[in-house]
Amino acid sequence: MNKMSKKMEYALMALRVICNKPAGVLTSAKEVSDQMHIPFDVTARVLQALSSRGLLKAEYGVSGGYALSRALTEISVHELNEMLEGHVVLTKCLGQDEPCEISGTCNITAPISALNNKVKEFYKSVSLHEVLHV
Amino acid sequence: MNKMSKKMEYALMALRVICNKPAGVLTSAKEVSDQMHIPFDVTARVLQALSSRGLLKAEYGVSGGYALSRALTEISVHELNEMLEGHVVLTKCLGQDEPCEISGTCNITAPISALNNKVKEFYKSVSLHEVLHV
DNA sequence: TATAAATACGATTAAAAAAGACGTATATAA
DNA sequence: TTATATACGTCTTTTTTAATCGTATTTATA
Repeated sequence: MNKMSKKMEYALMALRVICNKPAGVLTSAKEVSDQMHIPFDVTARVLQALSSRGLLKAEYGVSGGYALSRALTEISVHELNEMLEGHVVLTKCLGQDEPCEISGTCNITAPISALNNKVKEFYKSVSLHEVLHV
Repeated sequence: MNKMSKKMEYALMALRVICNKPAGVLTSAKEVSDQMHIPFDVTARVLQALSSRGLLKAEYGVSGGYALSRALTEISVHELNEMLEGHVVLTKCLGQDEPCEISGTCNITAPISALNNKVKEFYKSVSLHEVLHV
């Protein structure tokens, strides 16, 4: 329970690099991977994902890169997480359409669902601005 | 980020079976694995762990089994998690004594540590009684 | 207009973690 | 004495995560 993915770590690193620059100045994936000593490929994938989800805007070509397109005060940890990992749930069964094999006898369906909501609300309550500006 | 282990699921199932019985009545690992349709071996390991950590008391031999030895109102999700998985942290680096390879250039050391504390406090604030009695 | 440096993304491989299975020892009620 | 429990070390399998490879596209600039 409760472990952050590398993608999430890399995203936070990249966002910190990006948001420490003057507005409008671009940051490339290579810049991030070099400065942070993390793999270029994975860094690039993460930034692409954040770009496709609208958190960053990308510019192609030489001297291209990424910049923020939304305010970090308005993005929650939960939202960032879903940008990188898709629908995030506490257990596998919560993410599936069909009930799991033991759903007939499962005695924690309701508890798990309620806890899942609590956790989600918690992560929704924490903004990236709050996380990155400690 | 944020996925519950099977051990945790099985523990919650077992606790619900156990706490639905009159105080003092024992529940065996086999009973739980049969009723819940979950693997016996893993169930047994989970119950052994909870027993060794003092949440359950075990009785050996025929007609042996487990019973609660602490009130669920006083155990948090965080505590149960640590009983099953050991020290629980958001990132690998937080759990190690030596700093990781990139700690010299890492720009999210403080943010990750602060977020980790928040998450821990959250999970400490949710009791097993609250979870299992929705 | 050719080139170098950037984003974009599908597919594959490698590594790590989680889950499960097996074997054996010990305790105890009947 | 036997059947049914807990206890626990080791191993294998499965699943998930992380990383890599290859190729296409865009664009500033020399």
